Amino acid sequence: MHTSIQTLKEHADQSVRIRGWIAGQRSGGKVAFLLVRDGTGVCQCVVEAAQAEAFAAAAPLGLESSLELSGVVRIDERAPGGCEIAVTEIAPIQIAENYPIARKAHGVDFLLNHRHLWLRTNRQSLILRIRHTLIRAARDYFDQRGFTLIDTPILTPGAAEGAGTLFPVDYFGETVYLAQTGQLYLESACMALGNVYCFGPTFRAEKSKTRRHLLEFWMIEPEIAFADLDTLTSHTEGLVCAMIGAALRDHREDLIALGRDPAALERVQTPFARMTYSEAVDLLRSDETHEALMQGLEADRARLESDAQRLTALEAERAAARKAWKIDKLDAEIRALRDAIRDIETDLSNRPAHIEAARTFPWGRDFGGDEETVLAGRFDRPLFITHYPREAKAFYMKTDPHDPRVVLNLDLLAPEGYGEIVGGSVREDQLDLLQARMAEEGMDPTPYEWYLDLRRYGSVPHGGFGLGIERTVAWICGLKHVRETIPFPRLLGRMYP
RNA sequence: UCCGGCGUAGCUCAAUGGUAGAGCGGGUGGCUGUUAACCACUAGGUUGUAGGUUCGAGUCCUACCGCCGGAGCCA
Repeated sequence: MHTSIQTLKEHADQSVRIRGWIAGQRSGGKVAFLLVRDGTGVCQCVVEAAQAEAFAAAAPLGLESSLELSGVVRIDERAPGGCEIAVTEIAPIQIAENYPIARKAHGVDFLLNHRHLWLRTNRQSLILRIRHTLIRAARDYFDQRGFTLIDTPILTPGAAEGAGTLFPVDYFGETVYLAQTGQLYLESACMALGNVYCFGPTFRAEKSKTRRHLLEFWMIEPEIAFADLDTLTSHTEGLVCAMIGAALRDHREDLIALGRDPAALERVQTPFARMTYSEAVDLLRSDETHEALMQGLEADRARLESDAQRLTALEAERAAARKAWKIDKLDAEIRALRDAIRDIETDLSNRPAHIEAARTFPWGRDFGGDEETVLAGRFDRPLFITHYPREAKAFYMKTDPHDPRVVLNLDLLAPEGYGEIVGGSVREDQLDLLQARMAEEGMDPTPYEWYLDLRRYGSVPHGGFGLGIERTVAWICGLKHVRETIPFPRLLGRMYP
């Protein structure tokens, strides 16, 4: 019978047996401290020299050695977490030597090359647990509302709908592609089963290297029968709020440990901000946005100033420091701060061009990252932008009957610069209009006959959207980069491990 | 594909064009309560690769390779 570290406090003064991995160790001449991690938590285990066998067994245990140990739980405020195990017996399972990841700062390249071990750190396991909770919350949201899970194919035929670049795969001499969405198949299922959703990996072959990009990411996509745009926005709001609610309910302490202020998430309430593309363009060009951007410029200058002061303070602390490792640590902080300052400086030097670009943004162009950041920055909750120009969007989106220049679509921009986390639309449900749109895009209808059948036999208004899991996890956890939100990120030029 | 930054010990980083170093980690010894323990000793290098300039290159120049950030594109 083994006790999980999470529940140790319930066993005060009792004898327990745990198993796990060494997460840290220190030893004195007559006492050794082992930090043991078992996946549920970390516990300090104290081995005294009086326990001769255990003391000898503890000596060769390097970082990440696996072991079982027995001992008595005791409450002691000197222990991290307020409770520890006084060890009576140690049974090593495997003794690890020269574990590569030390208890110190590492570079991104090194960590990604050791992703299989990096997962063992507290921070990475926290993020993956939150990811799990968010995925469960998303699935619960749809399951509880009568949606049926439909698994759509990953291998798909033919060149797709113009949007995005696909990964080609050799299919016995024929070229097929990894799916970039389950949507078209999901629409078929929607006409059969009513409300459905799919959840799976999706692949984009864009040669893009930014903090919001993965070549392989996970997307949850509902398809809703008889839906109009308002149905889609209200389900998007419901879904996002359900995910945030689960994070706040189950992971409040974890979010704080990650440096995420829960208050920023608590502000996310329905209704979200909402405007049309045209209104967004007007807002982008407006004097008030200009004012806000100029104020942002001032705020960033002030931030630069305070960072510079903090840098001076750190440098003074460094000059006074004695311990070599402390100097090292301060050096690292100083470097990080200098990087941050340089980021702000380049950002500031680019800002006038962005401000000017916002003023003169032409109607019809799709928003880039800069515009999204400017627009989303005007709100402290997510922002819907609807009714994009037809030319900027995919063929299957329904043209607005009241304004043929635009389509009935929605994008949801997360606050704080995390970008687009949801994209969706009402689908074109009329056969002739859909065929006209495909012709407009120069598409060959032959491979899409099955899709057109959906409009021939009992077509109904419907629509759906896709929510990108990794960007949502990054936003909710307050992470700088999506690479930490998935166990093994697939990035441009990185396929190991 | 384009723009910018960076490649020095296992890791994180120093080193006016002039003898390649520190901390962490590893090894050895010491210490009864450590919180990234501490103290002493010790091993560890073709400075990304190939050219060039120079009496002399980790440092300057050129090309290539790799990584990071950004743009385009996207969830």
